[in-house]
Amino acid sequence: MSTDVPAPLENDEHGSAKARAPRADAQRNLDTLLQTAAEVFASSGVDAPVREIAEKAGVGIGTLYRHFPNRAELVAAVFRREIDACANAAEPLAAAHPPFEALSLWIERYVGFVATKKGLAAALHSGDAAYESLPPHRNQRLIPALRGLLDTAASAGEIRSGVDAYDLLNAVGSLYMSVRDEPGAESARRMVALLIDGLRYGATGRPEA
Amino acid sequence: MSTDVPAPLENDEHGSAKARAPRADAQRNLDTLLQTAAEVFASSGVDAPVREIAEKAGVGIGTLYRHFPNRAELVAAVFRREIDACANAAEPLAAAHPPFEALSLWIERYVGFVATKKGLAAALHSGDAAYESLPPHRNQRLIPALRGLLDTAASAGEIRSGVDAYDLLNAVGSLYMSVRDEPGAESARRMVALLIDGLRYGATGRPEA
DNA sequence: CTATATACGGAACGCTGTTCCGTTTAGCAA
DNA sequence: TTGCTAAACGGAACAGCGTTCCGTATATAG
Repeated sequence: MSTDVPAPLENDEHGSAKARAPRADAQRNLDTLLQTAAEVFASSGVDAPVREIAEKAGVGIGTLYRHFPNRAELVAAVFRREIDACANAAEPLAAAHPPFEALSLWIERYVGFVATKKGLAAALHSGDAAYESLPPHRNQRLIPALRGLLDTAASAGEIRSGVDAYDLLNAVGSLYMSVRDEPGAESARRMVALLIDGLRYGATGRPEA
Repeated sequence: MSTDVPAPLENDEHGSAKARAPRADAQRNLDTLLQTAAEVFASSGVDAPVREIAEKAGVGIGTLYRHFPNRAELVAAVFRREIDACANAAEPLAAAHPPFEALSLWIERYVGFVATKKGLAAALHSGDAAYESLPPHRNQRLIPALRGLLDTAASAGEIRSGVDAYDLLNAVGSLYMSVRDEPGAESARRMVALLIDGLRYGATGRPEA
């Protein structure tokens, strides 16, 4: 144990901060791990063993643990990434479809995200510190995305105005959260459809004055 | 592996059914296990290791597993027992206190049961077959108990009538379910108090005609 | 091309739930 | 009281988990 550090020169590339450039294979492995983990979680649930993920990603467990300090962090990273992907899907949809259709398609997309996350609710309530950042992150990314779609559709007169994005997001999420069996999923699907139809009730039918 | 059974005489004590009398030590160990498990679950959560329970109960793990085929069955058995204890607490309370006070004390008792069950919600959503019988059992035992207290208090004019026992039970349960930190518990406590006060609003103030 | 910080792989550890089987014992009959 | 036996016990052993550790391999700067 040396008492002094070997003069780390305290800066790097463009002379500002502290981080080195990441090695190319490391970045590639990180991407592969995130993608593989997402697939495994979707098919086997978030309780899938880390060894299975490492194996399917074609890396050793040591590699997995260098990128994520523990399995909870890996799960959280996957969720964050999927939240981002879902949020980012709003803009292209808005550009390619009429307002209500874009809104409808995005909610479908969001349902697709929530429904495949078996064990998400349990994970959130587990008290693990790694999951604490997820609800804020969800709110920060998803609510503005949904609000934009709602506003656009309302301005076009295709849905009523005054619907709160946070409420709608939570409602749809709750309907699908902790759905385990097929009849439950069918019931949830019907309820979400009802919710969306409800948005159209009381719409003006024409662009706002 | 013998092909024929050794003539089990097909009946027992009072000549009716099929079960033998259980050995005394077996019964004693079963009781000890249930009680110890309840204490351990209350202090460490339902994820406590089975070895810890067996050790604190002063038995081997083999003994634990003879009485319960797996840990989920043990957890379910503890919950069933506590549900029964909670239901059975209603009658003595009704006999020893005025109607509204009895109702209030029982709800406090119920809260004490729900609040200490960290991980119960997650367990119920886990999809394990051992837990499937718990919600029906809760409904069958707790709803009549609460309904009796509500009816008595309503008849005495101490609370309004027409409050559904199932609704109230679920409301109180939801408020405390998945409460992990102290501020959450305080908030839940206040909300339950509000609920109980709400029962008194619109009461006649005198026994029904 | 060489040197080295960086990243990799997987054996190994400690902790789970669960199984298995040799040993002990409660309860009955003589 | 003393055997006898089915019933119950105890805990070593196994498989699978998350996580740690460290010798080995390699991407990349100079």
